[in-house]
Amino acid sequence: MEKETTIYDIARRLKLSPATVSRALNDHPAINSNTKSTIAATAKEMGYRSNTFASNLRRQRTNTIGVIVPRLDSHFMSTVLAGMEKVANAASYNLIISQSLESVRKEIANAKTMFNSRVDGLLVSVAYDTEMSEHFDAFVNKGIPLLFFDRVLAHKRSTCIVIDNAKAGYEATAHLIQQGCRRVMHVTGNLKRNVYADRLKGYKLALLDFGLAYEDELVMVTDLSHEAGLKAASHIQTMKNPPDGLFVTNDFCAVSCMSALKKAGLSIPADIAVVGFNDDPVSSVVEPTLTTVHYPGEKMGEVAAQSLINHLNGAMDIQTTNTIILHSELIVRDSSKKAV
Amino acid sequence: MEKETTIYDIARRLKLSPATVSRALNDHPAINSNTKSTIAATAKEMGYRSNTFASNLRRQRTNTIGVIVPRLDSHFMSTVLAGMEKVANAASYNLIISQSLESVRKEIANAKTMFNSRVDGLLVSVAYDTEMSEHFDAFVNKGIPLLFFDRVLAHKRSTCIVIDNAKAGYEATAHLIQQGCRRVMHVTGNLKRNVYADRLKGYKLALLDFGLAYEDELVMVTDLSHEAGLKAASHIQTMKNPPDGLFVTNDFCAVSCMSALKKAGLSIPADIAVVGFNDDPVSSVVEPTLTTVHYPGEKMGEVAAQSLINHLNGAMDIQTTNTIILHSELIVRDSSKKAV
DNA sequence: GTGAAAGCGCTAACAA
DNA sequence: TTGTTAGCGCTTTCAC
Repeated sequence: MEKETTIYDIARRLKLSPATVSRALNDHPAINSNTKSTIAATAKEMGYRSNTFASNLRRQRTNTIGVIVPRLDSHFMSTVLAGMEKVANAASYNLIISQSLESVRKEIANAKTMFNSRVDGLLVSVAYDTEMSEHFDAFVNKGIPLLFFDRVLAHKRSTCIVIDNAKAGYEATAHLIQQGCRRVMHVTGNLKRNVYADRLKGYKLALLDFGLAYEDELVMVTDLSHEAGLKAASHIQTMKNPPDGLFVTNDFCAVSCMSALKKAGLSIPADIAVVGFNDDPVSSVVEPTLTTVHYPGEKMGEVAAQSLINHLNGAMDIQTTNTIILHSELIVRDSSKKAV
Repeated sequence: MEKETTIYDIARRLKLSPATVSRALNDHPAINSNTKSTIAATAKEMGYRSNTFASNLRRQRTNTIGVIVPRLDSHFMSTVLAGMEKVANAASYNLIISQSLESVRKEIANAKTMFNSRVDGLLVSVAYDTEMSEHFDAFVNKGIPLLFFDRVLAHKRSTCIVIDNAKAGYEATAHLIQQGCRRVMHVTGNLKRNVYADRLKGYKLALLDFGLAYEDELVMVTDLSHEAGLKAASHIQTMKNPPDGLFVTNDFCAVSCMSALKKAGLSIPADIAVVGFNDDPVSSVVEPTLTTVHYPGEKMGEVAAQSLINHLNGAMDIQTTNTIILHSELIVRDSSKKAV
């Protein structure tokens, strides 16, 4: 690797000071525009590239945002990341992305790396089994803004970006009831996660509002995997008093459950109406098409990144905002259209 | 933001020199192990964190890998990234990820950012319309390893990680013919991209081998979007001599085409057998389930990242390897099972 | 086994 | 409008 050109090289060549070169390169208003263009030209000619590390070291700022997510390979998460990347890139921030693979242990390691990488801010959606949040204390203590999105930590004072999961859960359940369902089953995930706990709340509330009894038997806590969907389906078939409505808090799980039920001879929605969650592309492709809750992933990514950047630029105080709730929406498709 | 602890603070507290502290923290063999543990303890107590920028500046290395992809929000790409992240993280490399959103212009900007961020190496899958590669010359000139994956640039001397797209295209087409199809239509993407060009080659070769004539009318170049699928479907219905086999080089596009055809009253696979590409989750969920080519995304990500890292660590010379071909596989499902 | 000192490349306060 | 200067925090050569 040959020697890098520095602003000193340019300065020497042009008989200017390094400071002037630095200013010109950063488009400082006080620099003569002729000087600027000469410098720009020479820089280009000499193959100069700015050294971010020197600059970061000097400015005590990294222009880097850390992102920790449970998994990279879900449709929802990739839309979120796409949104973040768009905003970050436009504001000339870099994104360092890592996945916890749903394990706290890895989440802790990732947080540490982010901390040492001196990210200017951190965007987090926590793992399936994260309970405490000490691994984020270092950020809070140093005044590094921390923003949770989607799967947020309840006892943290930091800003959260979420949808109204309780409302979404309510709407999904109410919709099923309005379609004529009298026994609505709910398949959900780890109730320590706000997203699942809140949806369950909404589910319960809807039952209550419509005068249906809540039964423990009708709530299944699973890991929302493909297998969980199959298990739910076979469980349903063993029930003496099976449900006529099913609200699964994840489209993929709903789909695998649905196909297992269909294979078992049940007709959807006639025998059992189904609602999923997330509006994953599969939901509009399965048969019957799956009623689901549209989750504004890209928007969430954009808002999260933008809020953090605004905070970093002093344009907004994130700490006072505390919670941003995005709009979600029930998308009614064929899997739940019982009534006409 | 309060003052950061530096090795000077630790040195002062312990009445040692910064050099010793630095060495101890980096586990230098020449340092007394007692000194080491004292230093480690004090560092922890004082909330020390190493300053990567100072270190990078000094060592002229960043431990960062840049990744440029067309889009983040496809299933395929997110599995690739997941694979890369896993490997990079294990080797304590950071990933800086950016998306070109299928535009060369943004790809060029991203490459520039990566270059200025001094990534140790770059992993790239090019945009839909990228034609030249000058924006990567800077990397080549500086000896920064550059590795293309999936959508690679033909005229570049750099290493490529791909699947055998021609073979995959051949197999997909041959399979349709073996199922009894006599007129196989092919819906593909921009033929400047190796992936689509190669699959087309395979398609042509299969026709040849099975004694079928190639017809321009049977090849549609599209952007492989949802709309493209619909357009293909309606085009098929206007043909005097419609195809009885359809090979679409993208699952999503195939699925939307398939449902449009179904809606138009065609039966699949009886009237027209369909094969997709990528093995996206939708393909096993649609009805009929979609025959497709399994694309080893995660594996590709792992191999790409690992090759680059090995090269950076001197464990392997990437430049001599040149092309790594991963295994892909035709997954036969219901959409193409004509014969019994 | 430890220390002194120089410098990586940049920016910004201050000066001119 | 431009220059001088002093670090940012770390690593590493050379010395002891």
